[in-house]
Amino acid sequence: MTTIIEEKQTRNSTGFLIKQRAFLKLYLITELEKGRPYGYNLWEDLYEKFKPFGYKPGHSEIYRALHELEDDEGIIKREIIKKEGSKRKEVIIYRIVDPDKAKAYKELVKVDMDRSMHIIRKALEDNYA
Amino acid sequence: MTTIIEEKQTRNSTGFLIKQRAFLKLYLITELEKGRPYGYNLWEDLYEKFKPFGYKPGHSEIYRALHELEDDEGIIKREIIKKEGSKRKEVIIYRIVDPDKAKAYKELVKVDMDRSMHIIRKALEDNYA
DNA sequence: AGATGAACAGCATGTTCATTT
DNA sequence: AAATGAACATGCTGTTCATCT
Repeated sequence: MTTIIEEKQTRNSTGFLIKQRAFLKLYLITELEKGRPYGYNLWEDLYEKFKPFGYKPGHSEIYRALHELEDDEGIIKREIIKKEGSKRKEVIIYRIVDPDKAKAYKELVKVDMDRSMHIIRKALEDNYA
Repeated sequence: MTTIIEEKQTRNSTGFLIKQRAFLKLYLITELEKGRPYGYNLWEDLYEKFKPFGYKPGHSEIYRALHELEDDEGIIKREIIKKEGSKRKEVIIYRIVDPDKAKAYKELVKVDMDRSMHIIRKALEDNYA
């Protein structure tokens, strides 16, 4: 009798620039460290913040990032809040439930950020004399 | 009678970081402006150059970039050379056939590079006090 | 319109295979 | 192994649709 095991084929990174998802997660953690905004709010802020730079993230990416921070990383936790003054009665806010993990994640991403910075800077030097 | 027209659905960029392909094309143009290296050679150089940074591009990406520079952009042209001292008798080198287009392309990419730089720099400031 | 989410679709690119010298 | 290329596979993410207030 033969058992066939499907090898789950993961994919490696070549170490180019940081992925958008991780980039956004980083910002989301930092924002959640400050206050208790909800998804749409976080999206608006990031959208406006980077619009002058030419970067306009879609709202879905922010929600996906939030879901991953909760489900995969276990860093944040959702909470349903009845909000006055909001167009919607219920709004989902997140709070950081594992500050250590949050800090560790940020440090992890910092490696990516630094590498990205160095790569871009070098390319600017090398190609635009 | 009804005619159904399939709408070719293109995809926009949200303006996040520069794509690897464009990044490599930029380097390839710059290298070709200097000498006349061939694909494998260009790959080795870029691989070694960025290895200390943690970025290890695959060889296929370099070939794809070269093909696009020829077929899509019309900036370079292939030439088959019989090379001595090489392990292979024939080697494919490229030369820039449209320097103006090359320059224009580099300027185009510069916008992406600058934006990427700003985005990364801002994120470092905002998230690592 | 504000707010959240999921499904769908395109595409960039990592991986592997093929070929020749 | 040096050299080029294409085929195959997958993950990211842009777009759209659905739902609710």
